[in-house]
Amino acid sequence: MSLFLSSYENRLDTKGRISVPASFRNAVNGDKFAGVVLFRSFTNNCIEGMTMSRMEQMAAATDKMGVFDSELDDLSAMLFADARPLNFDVTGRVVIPADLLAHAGITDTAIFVGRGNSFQIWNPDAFRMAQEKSLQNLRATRPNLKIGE
Amino acid sequence: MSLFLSSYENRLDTKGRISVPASFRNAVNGDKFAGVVLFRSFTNNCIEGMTMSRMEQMAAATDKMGVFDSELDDLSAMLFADARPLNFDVTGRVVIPADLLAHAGITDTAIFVGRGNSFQIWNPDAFRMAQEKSLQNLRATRPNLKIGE
DNA sequence: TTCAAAACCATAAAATCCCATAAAATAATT
DNA sequence: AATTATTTTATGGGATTTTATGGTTTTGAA
Repeated sequence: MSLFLSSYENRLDTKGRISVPASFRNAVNGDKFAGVVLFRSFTNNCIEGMTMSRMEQMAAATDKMGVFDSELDDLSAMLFADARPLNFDVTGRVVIPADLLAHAGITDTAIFVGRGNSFQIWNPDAFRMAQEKSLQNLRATRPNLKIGE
Repeated sequence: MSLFLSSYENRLDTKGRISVPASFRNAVNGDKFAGVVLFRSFTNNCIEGMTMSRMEQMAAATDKMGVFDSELDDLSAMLFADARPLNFDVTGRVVIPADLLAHAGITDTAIFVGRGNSFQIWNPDAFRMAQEKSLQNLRATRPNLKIGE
């Protein structure tokens, strides 16, 4: 599987359809499931996305950690119960369920953000603010990480 | 993979295309992705470049460290969201996205600078100034490091 | 029958491919 | 060594394809 890289801002149409970026569709290409799996992020106000194969990897990983770990129980409850498999239509669009959109504060435009082996979907403005914060965090912990001067 | 060495100054055409130096294309040769991955440098006003394989190494590294490392989270947020995979065309050119060009202050010419396992792309003048400054820093911190004459 | 979801069709803008040429670098020949 | 021939590069522009996005029709479940 190739990586999810870069960021793409796309629009939702009146029916709630949105194009998954061509490059992301390409990263999914060859996967057992011709679509993506989405669920609400528990760390940010955004949507997490990945391939079905990657989802299965996570299932395998949680398995290894034991069945009676209560913390893990919360995690997998959230993860698997919330996960929505969404097929691409012919032109590569999906309809993101309303509760996911609400969680991310997305109305008419959304930005798909590459995360390597997974990706996220954000409200564009919220994403830009979060990125700025990430950069500040990095600079705080690594003061020599500066641009320009 | 062979190393990215030396520097080459090339021009952008009206469509924003620029030839990746033949020697750099050669360094990429054999990689799974026939192109390069570019992103804005955190530390300088320039563009960083590397192979897709190297990018995948970084993805593998972030995987190992677990999903809930916040500092790593910030870093990979910046890295993967900003990374642009760019295919070579038949003659070995790429189109560098406008925001990367803006970050590096590149308009009509750019200089590709070898960095071993990676490379950078600079505005030629900015690069020469940065080089000069590096030299001065070296002289200041290590006065007995004589160059030339 | 109704209404939402899925399949189908259309289009403008953007990205990519393809061909051509001149400059530079390399190899071959005298 | 000097000159010529050949290959490789960098660069330019037109043609083609892909992509994002909108609308319409069909299907199918309730």
